[in-house]
Amino acid sequence: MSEKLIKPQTLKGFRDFLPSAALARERLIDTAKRVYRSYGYAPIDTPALEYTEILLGKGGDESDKQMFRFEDQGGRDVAMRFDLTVPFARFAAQHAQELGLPFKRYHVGTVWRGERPQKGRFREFVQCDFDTIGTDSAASDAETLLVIHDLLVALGIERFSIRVNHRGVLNGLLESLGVRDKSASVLRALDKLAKAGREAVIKEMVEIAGLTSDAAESILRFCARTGPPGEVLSEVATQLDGVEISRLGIQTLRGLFEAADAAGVPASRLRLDLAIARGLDYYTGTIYETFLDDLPAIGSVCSGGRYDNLAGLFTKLPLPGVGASLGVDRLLAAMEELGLVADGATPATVLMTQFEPNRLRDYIAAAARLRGRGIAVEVFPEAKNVGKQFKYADRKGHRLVIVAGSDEFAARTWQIKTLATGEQTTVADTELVDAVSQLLNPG
RNA sequence: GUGGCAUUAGCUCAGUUGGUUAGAGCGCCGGAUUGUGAUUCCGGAGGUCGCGGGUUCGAGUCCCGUAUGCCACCCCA
Repeated sequence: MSEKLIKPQTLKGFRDFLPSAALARERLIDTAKRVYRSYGYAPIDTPALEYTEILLGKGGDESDKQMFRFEDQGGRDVAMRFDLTVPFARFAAQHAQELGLPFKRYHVGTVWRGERPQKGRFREFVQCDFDTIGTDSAASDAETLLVIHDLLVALGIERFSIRVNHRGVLNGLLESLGVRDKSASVLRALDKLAKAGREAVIKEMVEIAGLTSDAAESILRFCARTGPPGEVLSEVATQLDGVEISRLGIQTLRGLFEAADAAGVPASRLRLDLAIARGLDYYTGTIYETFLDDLPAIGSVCSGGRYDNLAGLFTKLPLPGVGASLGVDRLLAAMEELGLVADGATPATVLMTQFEPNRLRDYIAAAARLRGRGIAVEVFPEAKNVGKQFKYADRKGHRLVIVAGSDEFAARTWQIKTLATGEQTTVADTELVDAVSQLLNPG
């Protein structure tokens, strides 16, 4: 065999997951699912591939450019989904009759964007979305906020900030200044406030968006307001008194803060930020972005908003929606950077060593008894010397190692060693399951 | 899509103005130790210096291209 080896490699922005990373990712997803289900969101799934016309033009020019798109074997123009929200709008439009409204779903799925990779930014990544469709009630906007909060807490993240805003408020402001038509470019400039600073934003608004510097100044004065959300909202309400489209936004935002208060969300984790504007083109109302206080540079790990017209592209039924998306891979990258990801390359907590090959059936039987109690046990496949088997367990991250040789079999006992402490005990065969379970969950 | 930095063993990195057989730590494998890991001691394997071209008597080192990673834009989970 002298054929040239194929270089094992993955595509730019696409990654392999070794067990420790894959385990961490699965734990994260399981936790997210548990939180979603606790609010009544039901799971759904949709195809990775859609007709291009379903996806094209929904997220904006940028999404269109980043789409993986090709012709399938039947000559159909198809594309890989770049998020889970647009496919969901299609799904809801297609199945609204069977679902009943309002409808709440969660969806864990891989999405693809052909953009330049960076830390926490990949071409293939997993999102965990949850959305409510078929109601425009502000209660759903508020619930979305509560879910984001519970989600991060459940994932063990303590220090984070959810920033909220409402497009209606911004658009009302622009309308009052008579520059509503420049909305897209103005909001894009505004969104850079935190990063680029006040001067740069004003410059961009004037030079690129074509505002007068007076208009740019007053937008910044408006959006740079800080203080207790209630007070800021009152000031905003006064300033935009006659502007109809802002009224609902202000009211919805008030509802958000009231709900957060009622649910016991610490005020420190929630911020009204009148400068955040982004999100994909389809957002029409509330906007949410979540940043880790210890690693804000990685970007938002959970974003979303209200999109009242998206499904209208697929059906005449009114299907307003609101929801958000957890960026599983980005959050994982951040947690890895912050040292919050436990290593360990096995889901098993116990290693059953194989010492006497002719006793294999005893090892298997004991392992089966442990599994019957819900304990994950791995039986070592070879009767190698025990030192090797201990080393294997140490490396993989098993917590307990069980050993039995001729002495133990003669006495009908097992040796159980706790790797972390080095403590070892001998238990009777009849006590094995209780003893292991006790060692794994003391108290 | 634009610009910048980087790429040497599985991982993190040394490598002199271009000069013989490219090094370390960690990890991995084996042994001391067919009844005990993580600690100790000994030994071993593992590198077309990302890939392709060029300059040169000679390239890990200089030049060009390309791939990948990272950073700043853009945008976003």
